[in-house]
Amino acid sequence: MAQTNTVTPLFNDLAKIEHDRNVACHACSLYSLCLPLGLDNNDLVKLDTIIERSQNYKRGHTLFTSKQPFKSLFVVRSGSFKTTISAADGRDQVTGFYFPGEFIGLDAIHQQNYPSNARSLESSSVCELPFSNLEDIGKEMPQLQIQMLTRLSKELAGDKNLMLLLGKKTADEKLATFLLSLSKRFQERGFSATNFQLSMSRSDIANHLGLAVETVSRLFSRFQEEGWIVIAGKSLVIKNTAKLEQLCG
Amino acid sequence: MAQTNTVTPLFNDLAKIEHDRNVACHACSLYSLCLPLGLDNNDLVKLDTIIERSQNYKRGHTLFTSKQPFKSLFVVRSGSFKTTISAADGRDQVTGFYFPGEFIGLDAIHQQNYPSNARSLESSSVCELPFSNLEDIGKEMPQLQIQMLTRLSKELAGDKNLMLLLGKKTADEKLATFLLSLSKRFQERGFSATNFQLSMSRSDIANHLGLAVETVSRLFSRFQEEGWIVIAGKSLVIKNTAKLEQLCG
DNA sequence: TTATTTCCATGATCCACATCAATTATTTCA
DNA sequence: TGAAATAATTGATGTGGATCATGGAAATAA
Repeated sequence: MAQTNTVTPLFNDLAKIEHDRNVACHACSLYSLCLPLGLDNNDLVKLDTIIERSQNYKRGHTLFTSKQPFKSLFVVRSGSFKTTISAADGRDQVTGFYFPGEFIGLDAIHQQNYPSNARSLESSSVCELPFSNLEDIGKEMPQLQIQMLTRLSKELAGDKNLMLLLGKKTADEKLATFLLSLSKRFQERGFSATNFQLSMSRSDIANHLGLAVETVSRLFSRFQEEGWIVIAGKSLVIKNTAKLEQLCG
Repeated sequence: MAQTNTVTPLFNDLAKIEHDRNVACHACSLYSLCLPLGLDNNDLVKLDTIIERSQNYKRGHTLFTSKQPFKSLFVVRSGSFKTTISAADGRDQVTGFYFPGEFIGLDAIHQQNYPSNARSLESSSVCELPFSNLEDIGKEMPQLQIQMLTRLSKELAGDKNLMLLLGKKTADEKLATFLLSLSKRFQERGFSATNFQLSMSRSDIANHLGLAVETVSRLFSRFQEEGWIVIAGKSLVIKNTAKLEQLCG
């Protein structure tokens, strides 16, 4: 295995995207997926000045928890994150997984403290947008405001679909829907739609889909037996997209 | 029962709020709950010019369906609405109930067509905000933009809580949470937190909570036996708020 | 390297809630 | 006003996925 570093990796891995800590928005590979899309050059420069680019976080790094005061929005730059909310008795629900170019913290804008928790699933980095600064420059950049509304609206629509999934779908349908959602998002980011790494644990997936870990594990095994996927640890290959689509309901 | 019309009604009923079709925002009883909150007088007048106030719709009126092009946002003026999304196979999920002062259609902003369906649950009316107009005047009214972001963020946070409910809570906890959410929203609107009308059917409630109608029916019966509520048809009295709060988890 | 912990897979059992079925209210509308 | 349609309740039965239990595989630490 002496060539490991030189061969094309078999699986996409978002953590492997290397970002220069100081790369400006206009030079960022995520530009077309990210907030600045559609801003003119002047505005882009202005936006750049308020963005704080993080160092590389390790797996398990906490971006914020529900106790902390709301200060910033975050955009994933590399790696991936999960968000959770907690019930009073400690149970919690994984409310979302976030990939490069996606916003974290949008549900906090209307109040003092973050309502959820966010932590990295692998080696990751973010762009931090202090909200008060964003508000300020937004006043002179209607296009930015529209972008923000669009982002929020998109997440809202996604959450409504998750409600459909949680409320109405069977275990099979849930997993199929989840895998295709990941597939689509990898593809949007220029990666393979069929070969990728699952950065989240089985238990995160189970929790997110309203299932038990054991059920998710059995589903993976069965999907593989049926020849729809090949799963080995965190590496996933989708073999039969059409079948999964049909399963979504 | 000759006095029916003259006695104080036993239960709140949002459809009974009568609104003059032409009442401007600054004179509207919903002012403090609604979008215009925080706008200065100039801006308020400008906002007023783009609002189209609807006639009174009957129960079951369709505001929009998922096939229609996105044109407007709506704010409930009187009565109540439900929104649903449909899976490919026809199953659908009630994604929300909307009361006076609440926005409908926020999940549509990012795309061409509404992703959901909205229909009235009783005699209702709305304020219609054509989105392109809203965008235009928003450019000169940063405060309005902030309000919009706040609204979206609030709905987002609510939906995350619904995900927790759908994914993690038991049937008892689901119903308790739902009833308290209604209670709180009635109270915010100046009505009794303990006596109100359920404008939605048992089957809408069941669907929204990811339960079967029969389960909801049995839960209502049991909650009543336990002395926590009194339920008669659509009329609900909450007798033991503390117990319900404890049940939420 | 080994020890320790966490994660994952798979079988056996169980239960909360769905489904099916029948009856009674309530609403709708001719 | 009464007939038909629809919604709600209640009971009997069934089941999808949870829970419990165990052993093996990876990851992490020492």
